[in-house]
Amino acid sequence: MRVSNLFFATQREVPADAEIPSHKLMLRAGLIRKVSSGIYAYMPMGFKVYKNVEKIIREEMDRAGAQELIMPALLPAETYQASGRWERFGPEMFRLNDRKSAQFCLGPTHEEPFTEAVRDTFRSYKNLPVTLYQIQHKYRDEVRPRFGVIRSREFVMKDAYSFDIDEEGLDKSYQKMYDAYRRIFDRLGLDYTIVDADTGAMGGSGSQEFMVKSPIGEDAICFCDACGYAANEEKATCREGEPDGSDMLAIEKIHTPDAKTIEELVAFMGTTPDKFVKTILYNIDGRIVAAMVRGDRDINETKLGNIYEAMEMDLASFDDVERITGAKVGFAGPVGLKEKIDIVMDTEVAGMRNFIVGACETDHHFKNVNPGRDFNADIVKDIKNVKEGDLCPKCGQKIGMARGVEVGHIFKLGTKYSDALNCVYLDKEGKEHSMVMGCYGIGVSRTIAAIIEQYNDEDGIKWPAVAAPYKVIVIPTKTNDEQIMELSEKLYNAYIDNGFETLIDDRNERPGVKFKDADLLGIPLRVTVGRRAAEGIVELKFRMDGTTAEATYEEALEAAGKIR
RNA sequence: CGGGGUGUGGCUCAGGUGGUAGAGUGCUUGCUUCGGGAGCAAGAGGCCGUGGGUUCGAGUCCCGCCACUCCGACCA
Repeated sequence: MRVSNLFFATQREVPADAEIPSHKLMLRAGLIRKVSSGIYAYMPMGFKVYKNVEKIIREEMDRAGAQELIMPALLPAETYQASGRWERFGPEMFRLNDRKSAQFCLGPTHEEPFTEAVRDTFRSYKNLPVTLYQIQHKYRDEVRPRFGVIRSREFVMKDAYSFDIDEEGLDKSYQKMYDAYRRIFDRLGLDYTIVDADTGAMGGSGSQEFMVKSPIGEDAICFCDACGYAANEEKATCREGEPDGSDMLAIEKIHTPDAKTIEELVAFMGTTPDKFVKTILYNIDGRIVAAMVRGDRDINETKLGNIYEAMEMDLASFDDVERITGAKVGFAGPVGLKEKIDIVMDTEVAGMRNFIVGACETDHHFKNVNPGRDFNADIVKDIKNVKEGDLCPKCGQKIGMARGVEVGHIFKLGTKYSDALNCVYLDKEGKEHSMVMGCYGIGVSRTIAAIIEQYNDEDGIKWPAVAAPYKVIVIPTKTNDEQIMELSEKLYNAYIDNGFETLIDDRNERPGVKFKDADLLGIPLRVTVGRRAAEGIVELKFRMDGTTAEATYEEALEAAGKIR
């Protein structure tokens, strides 16, 4: 491709609404164009990258035996009604009506149509297993689109669904996808971590996320360098200290005027947060529940929600809190609750002695409270978030915390959707069973951004060769010099003949302009034809590591094979 | 959902107290330059987000709406 004909424009100025490197660079390099909040167009350069990433995903999915198809993005309400997700998705689903005012949506994810397709096509155990996938746009009306293509309302996703006769089969299908995902992200040059993820209240026997560690990541991940344990924050657990064996002291009510928060109490009482236990009231599908964790910890709402298979949960309203505790917000505790509600106590709290809790009386707390003696928990379970400094549940070493961008997610679904949509097969005995499903997603657009997050410097993007829109750019320093142009054209054609997608910057621009654009665009190999063109010598520059070298025509051609 | 900010040439932004709009960058043309976003000169390019209101007169003041964007979302 001749740069003089290329539909692109780089920008020198950093766009006003971009915050993170990948977003800024994608806009500056002209890869994408914002059409609306969270909605982007891919311009030719960006689309090239998109297709490269897509190609790798496609190759590995095909290699793993998955079959590609394409579902409509526009789907009728009925498709999501049987599974209950028409309601559950809520405002995140883009909805619209047709001329007859029938309801439709733009698919946010496609478990339902795939399940229906398999249900209506296959009926026998002999047909299974089967794994299907598509690469398609997904639509989610995000509360807050952010970070360019990382969290957008329309995005490209590869989604795959496996159908097996039993759990054992699912394990195999899942493993195949796991392996395929590793190959995909390895080939893309991404430095990623695979973390255990929560499967949610609705069952499912396992789930893992592929995370690219990055400070801009929206997910928190916990990992142990010593033994390899890694989990996202929702799922992560930690080793707890030994139970406190001290004697129980006499419970005592203390006056704590205006000390509602842990910080205020710590200041008021001159002690440390871990001597407190906080009691938080939640509204879980209309039921009020008290959750207790140590004062220096946060409640893990995913873990708490899972106990009750919560569909919707939120903190209880102030009114509910006041009614149930009989006190203003800030003084809730397990002792003296005015109404009988479930008390869910974190396992760690069970081992504590003589702690401080709210007294269910405005401006008062109890000290020397002990579970079993002063109150009884209905449920004792791990409902806390892991925090910096906690110990690995597997090996006891210190857990590290990091931020990550979720680029892939694999999930053992079980029979949730096949049950709901009656996707069944007949076994050898002619007995009916629900198919056992798995689902597997890769955020294609997000992956592109993650690559840039990982590979960039102050001059621009540094594409790994597999993702690069063009592998080589030939830059003649003067377009009116016959020798330079002749050698440039010869090289350009030779690269193309050798199968390398190549640009020739034939614009009548100063060399500096061309260099800047080549750097910004991140083309892996730059071949400058200039000063020594008469001798047949050109200059190579590798974008990834910045190294340069003089080269003969043959050496220059060979170099293209070396870029990675 | 709550709060804040911003909407002015393609892009980044200026435009006290009201008087029909400017810079930089980009674009076009010419001359000079020519290995890291050159210099000079001449140009093209704007219903100042939108609808009302106040006024002789509104980019500017007032009200509504829309869009974009950032922060927060109750940890008792």
